[in-house]
Amino acid sequence: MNDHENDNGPRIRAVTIADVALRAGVSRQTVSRAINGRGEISATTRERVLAAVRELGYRPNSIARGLKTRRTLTIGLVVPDIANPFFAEVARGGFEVAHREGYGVLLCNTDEAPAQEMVVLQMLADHRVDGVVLCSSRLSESQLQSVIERRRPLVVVNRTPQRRLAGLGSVSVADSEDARRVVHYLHGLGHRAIALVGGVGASQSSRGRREGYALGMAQIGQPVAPEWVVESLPNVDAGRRGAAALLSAHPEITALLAFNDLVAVGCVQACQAAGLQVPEDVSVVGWDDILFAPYLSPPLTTVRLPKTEIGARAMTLLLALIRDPELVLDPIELDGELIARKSAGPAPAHHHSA
Amino acid sequence: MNDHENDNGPRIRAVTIADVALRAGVSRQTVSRAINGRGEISATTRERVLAAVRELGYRPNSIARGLKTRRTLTIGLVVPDIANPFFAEVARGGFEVAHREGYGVLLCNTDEAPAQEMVVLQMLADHRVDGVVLCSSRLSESQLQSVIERRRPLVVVNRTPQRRLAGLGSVSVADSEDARRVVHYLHGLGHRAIALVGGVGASQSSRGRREGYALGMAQIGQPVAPEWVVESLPNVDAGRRGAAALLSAHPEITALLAFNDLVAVGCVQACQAAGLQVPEDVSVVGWDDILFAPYLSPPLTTVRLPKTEIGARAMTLLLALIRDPELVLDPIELDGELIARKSAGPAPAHHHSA
DNA sequence: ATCGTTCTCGTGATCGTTCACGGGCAAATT
DNA sequence: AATTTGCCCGTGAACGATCACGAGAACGAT
Repeated sequence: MNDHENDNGPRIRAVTIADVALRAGVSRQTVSRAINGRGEISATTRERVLAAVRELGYRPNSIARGLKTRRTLTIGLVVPDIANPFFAEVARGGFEVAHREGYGVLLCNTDEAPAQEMVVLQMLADHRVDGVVLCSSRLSESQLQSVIERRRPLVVVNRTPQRRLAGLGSVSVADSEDARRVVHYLHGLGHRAIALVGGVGASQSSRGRREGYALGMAQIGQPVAPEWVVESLPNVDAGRRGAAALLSAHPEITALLAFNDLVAVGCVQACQAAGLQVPEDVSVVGWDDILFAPYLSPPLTTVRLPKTEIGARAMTLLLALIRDPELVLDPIELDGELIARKSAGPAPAHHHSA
Repeated sequence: MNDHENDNGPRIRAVTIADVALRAGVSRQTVSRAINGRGEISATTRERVLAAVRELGYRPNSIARGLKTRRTLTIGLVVPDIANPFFAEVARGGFEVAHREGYGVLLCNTDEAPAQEMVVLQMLADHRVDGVVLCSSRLSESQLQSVIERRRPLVVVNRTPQRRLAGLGSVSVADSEDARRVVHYLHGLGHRAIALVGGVGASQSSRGRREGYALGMAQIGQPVAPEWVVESLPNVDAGRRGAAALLSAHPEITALLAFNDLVAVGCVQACQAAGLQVPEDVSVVGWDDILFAPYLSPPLTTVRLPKTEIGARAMTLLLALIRDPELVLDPIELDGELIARKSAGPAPAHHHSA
């Protein structure tokens, strides 16, 4: 009625549950019941309360609510680099599920640094998030263990935990198996000298793909040469440097397996800088199938990962854990799919017979 | 000392400020003073309190703190689509500044939908964020006005507000001027029939670039033909469709100005599908200079926007507004920079004389 | 010896909500 | 008629911190 708009007033006190109670002629608790649907309340008073809520434009103070309920309707999402298209898609999948269920998402970048990762995890704990999705953690086993032992709902992505544990979920991709399949695919194209521009050792995806690569090489009867494997940060520049070193030291190489599509772009660049055509002289296979993979030059042959699904599944698991922290979940492993485009082709003939 | 780990205990009560007070032999308030450095306290007791804090591993409960101080150390960041590399970079710039200052960032996706935008803004208000960075809002003028009138610290990106206002900041790019310059650049390459695959009308960037396009065309003495302008959502598919329609209806076109690099990729595809070479037959210029622009086929000529700087500047403004909500800030406008690569070249000769 | 300052610290109230408990009332039961 | 049952609803006390206020101690000045 007389809600005079005191625009220059020093402090516009927000409307609280007590104001609603006063207006509806009931107690605070009754208002709480009407809002949260917990406890008994008659239909008539509930309607009267909700009318008062509407009239006053009341919105529950989630801070006060959180203090009592110990839940913030907020979850933490930690990624190494949001500018990496892979993680951007994962995040998008996570957002969708979280928002649909009424949760907000605190997103944190670690810049690939374990120390920064610990810092943001502490920040998230301080913010009292209800749970955390931790993507591609670069933490050491013992550090990760200490995080897990905090006993709060946690889902790790691209990092399978040592053992199943209450309150802990995991979503990962079949890194090893996918890598093995790619090796066989290249073998089918006539390649023998297949090198790996892998990721950093701290990344479990990197270790998994390296393992599958080694397995595949063994299966096609190719000696596993450690000098055909280099480590690379997950970006274009590092990929270019890694591939350049590889190609100059080992001209016999006809195919490059890159840790992800960014690294693959670097590999293509290194080839062109060395006067080699892709895929005529050297084949390149990437990982992730980021949005731009089809539009690159040449269009990238790559292992497609279900990026938004990874994020959505992880978030779904986390919400289940928040509802029941004693839940013991099976780890989820998703498959990649080889998308054959133009960056990988038949091995050059003069190498073929080697 | 005797911190027995009660792993199976039903509830591990967190250590509170009262526990610290008890241990240090002081009152709660004194502990508060030691932690926050507010109010007088002797060096010796402060040290004693901090020792107790360390021993107990005490971490202030930010929920309880927020209830009293009305600050959450959380800010909201709203973007149309985090999978768009432009916004991913902007977000990264924002994170860096926010985290450095101890703030968490609630990231929200709107999927380009104004309704969803209102929903997430309400969610952020419910979460009692200290301020909001709103990127490329698709809200109508009146909707945006109602958001601004909530009188909470707000910084809009890519959307200059009607008038300067206390508690309101803005960061944008010189859309119109940049577009005008691109038209002149293409004119210098001999192009006359320059078309625009612009963005959606709800986007102010889109309107600004269209304005600069029209201005530039007028300046080079070219009649501004409305049929040379189409609207496109900011993704590859929409860009392809828009350009295809344009090229089939107006074969005289020799240059396409795309709303952003995603749309530009679509334009290139449409050209190739129509049997036209880029840049020999048709030149394409994009916007943003996303990470992949140099690696596309052909490497994209585009207007580079200072993406992380935009995010960082916006966040810096917001933090200033949070410190002093009565601040009246000058809008910030940043310049783009034309990066000439290979997707734009001289106009074809037979069109040149037209 | 008394007073006033300055420095240090503690007490109670407060933020806005939910939880545990108990009281009242009507209908149904003995 | 007295008692039980089940449904509503309200009262006080958390939750964990900070703020306003005031009290006590130490100190020098008068």
